[in-house]
Amino acid sequence: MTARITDVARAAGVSASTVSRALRGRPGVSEEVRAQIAAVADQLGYTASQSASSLASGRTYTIGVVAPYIGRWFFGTVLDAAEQVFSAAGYDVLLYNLGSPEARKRFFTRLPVRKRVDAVLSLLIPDPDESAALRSLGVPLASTVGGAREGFTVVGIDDRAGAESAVRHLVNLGHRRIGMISGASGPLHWTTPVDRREAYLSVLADAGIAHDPALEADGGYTVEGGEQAMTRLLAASRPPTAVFAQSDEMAMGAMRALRRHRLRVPEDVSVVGFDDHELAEVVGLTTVAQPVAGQGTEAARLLLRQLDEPAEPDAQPPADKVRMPIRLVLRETTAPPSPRGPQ
Amino acid sequence: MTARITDVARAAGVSASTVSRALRGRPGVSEEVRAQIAAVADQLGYTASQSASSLASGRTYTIGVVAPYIGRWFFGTVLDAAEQVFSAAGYDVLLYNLGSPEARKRFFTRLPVRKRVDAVLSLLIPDPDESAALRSLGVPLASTVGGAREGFTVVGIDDRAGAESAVRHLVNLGHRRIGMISGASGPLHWTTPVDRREAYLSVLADAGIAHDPALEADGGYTVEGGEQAMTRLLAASRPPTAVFAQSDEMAMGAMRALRRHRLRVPEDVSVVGFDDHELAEVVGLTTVAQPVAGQGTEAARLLLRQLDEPAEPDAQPPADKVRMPIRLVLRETTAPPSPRGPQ
DNA sequence: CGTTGTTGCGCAAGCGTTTGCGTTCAGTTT
DNA sequence: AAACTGAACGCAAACGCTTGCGCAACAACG
Repeated sequence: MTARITDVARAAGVSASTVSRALRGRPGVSEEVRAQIAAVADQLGYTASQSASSLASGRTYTIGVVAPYIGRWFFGTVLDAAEQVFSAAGYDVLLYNLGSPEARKRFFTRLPVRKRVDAVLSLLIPDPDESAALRSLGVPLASTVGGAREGFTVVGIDDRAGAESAVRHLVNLGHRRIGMISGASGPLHWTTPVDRREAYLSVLADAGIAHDPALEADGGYTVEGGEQAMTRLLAASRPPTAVFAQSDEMAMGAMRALRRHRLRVPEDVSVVGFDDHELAEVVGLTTVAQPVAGQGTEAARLLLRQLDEPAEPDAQPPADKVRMPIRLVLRETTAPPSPRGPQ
Repeated sequence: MTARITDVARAAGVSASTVSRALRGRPGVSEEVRAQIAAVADQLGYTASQSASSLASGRTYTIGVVAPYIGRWFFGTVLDAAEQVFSAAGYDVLLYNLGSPEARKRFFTRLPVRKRVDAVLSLLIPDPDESAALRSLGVPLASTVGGAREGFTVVGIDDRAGAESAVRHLVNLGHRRIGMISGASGPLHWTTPVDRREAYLSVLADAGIAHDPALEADGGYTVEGGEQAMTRLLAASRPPTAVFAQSDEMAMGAMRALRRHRLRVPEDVSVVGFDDHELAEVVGLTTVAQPVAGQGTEAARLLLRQLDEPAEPDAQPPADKVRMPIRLVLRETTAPPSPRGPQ
């Protein structure tokens, strides 16, 4: 019922090959015939069957994107940006949401993208087995979020520098008891929490501040986790006068905990986050801004470039490593410590 | 290089047809042979070529999802939930992010999903032309978010009831000057803003409160829009003592505007939102909760059910219309009006 | 012990494109 | 005028799978 290429060919009085070449802008077709065919094609509402086309050509014009929790702001934003680049370039996006362990396992064992995509963009950190599985697809790979992996083009930020600027800001304000809400319980092979923690420690050391393990708590990168972590920090014998949360979500959870404890921000406790979440401005959160959409855009572009390059089988894939800029955004949740400290 | 079905067949000592039937659980294969084949297949790392398979069978095991702004919490959450249902059922998801008008136009004129998907889930409201285009695909269609459209299974909420409960709550608290931040400038054919406004007007009328046009402002369903709208409302000769924002994002924008104006929530102005955004709890926003992920799940299920049903060509598609429950969630942004009003 | 069913499997014809080659033909070149 | 060019187009063979049909082999029946 829907038109096939032979229908177009017959209607235009040419062969199917010519239609194929004409519609895809391949040489070997005169301009007039090409125009003719184009007219007939869209008058018939013809669209090439993707399956047939990719079966014959090997190209799918589809990109696989794997992500954890696309519902979360960070990933949703990256995905949004990447999709725009892909679709503008004529690629479709196959989405795999690997939030649950089962979904993730299913994906990597069955690898539904095999023979279905021209490239893969990963918004999660594959463990060694997983990344080997992806490499076995034999297509270009890119990844946002840290953790350089062989064979992947990765775009990310300088986590250390970002965390340093945040903690240093608190130090400069005069804080000495600076807590941190981190995310150690996240997926393995994810270097972000580690890098940010190292930066935290190093700034403290530079400032001559002794590290107090009681001032660190795991917030699992969620709002509730952040809230619980802050509650734990407040239970310390000498609670912090400022906290650095490794994500804005955790920072917001922390602010909620502080409100519950009738502590004011920033008068009693300063809070600085990380990410510049879309709602960070709304709650006046001081944070380390990173170009979230920008990373999606950039990663997508790099992937497309690899697809355009004439595949030289010998040449190693580019495997770029791109660092996006970050900057500290000062808002209303940080201030010098109050003379009497948090009560 | 990657194994083909004939490789598996040879290795297992059977024909390709048998492999095909065995791997897809079709009858006509003895249990032992089936097991044999399964073993050989996964030992060879065989995955059927999606293109070849769907070319031959006509089935794609792929669902198209079109959405505006997947970066926004609401859509991201719906998508997340829907994707889980689809992938658990063995379907892949092709994502089309139609935020920009160009992307949208491109999508509907070229219809890249044609012959590529078994069904389409729309998170946006197609205009009549667009929905006709989708119908022309000849596959089951579903849509979340309002606006019943012929041929679509739609799952949504009772916008009127939700808005009524929100406004009535404000009335019951004793408010008489109740503003509304709406989203009239959204896409056409979207009944949500209209329904919610009607509910607003009707509750006011029931309470014997005269409608004051100066208390309505358009916030375009964004944070910044909400902020600007609130600012406009505050500029009225007699500003409201409470506002009903048609979305939590706008409510948060409104709260931001109020803070800027040194007005306290809820002491000076009460605010109630709509959606129960993941961060609504963090900022203590009173709001009308709707099952966002739930709608994605439900819509996905309904779509799958249609795919499972033996296609009776004569039978009209089910075209269900599902209403999900809503409920008012009381938090900390609403209170009785202050005796002296917002000054 | 011939029929009639079942069950398990192979054959081969598609599915709708793409693409290497071959052919035609108008336009150069000797 | 013969030989030689390209350019424009058609032929037909893939691409890797699914599926209707046919054919054994074997069980169950009268």
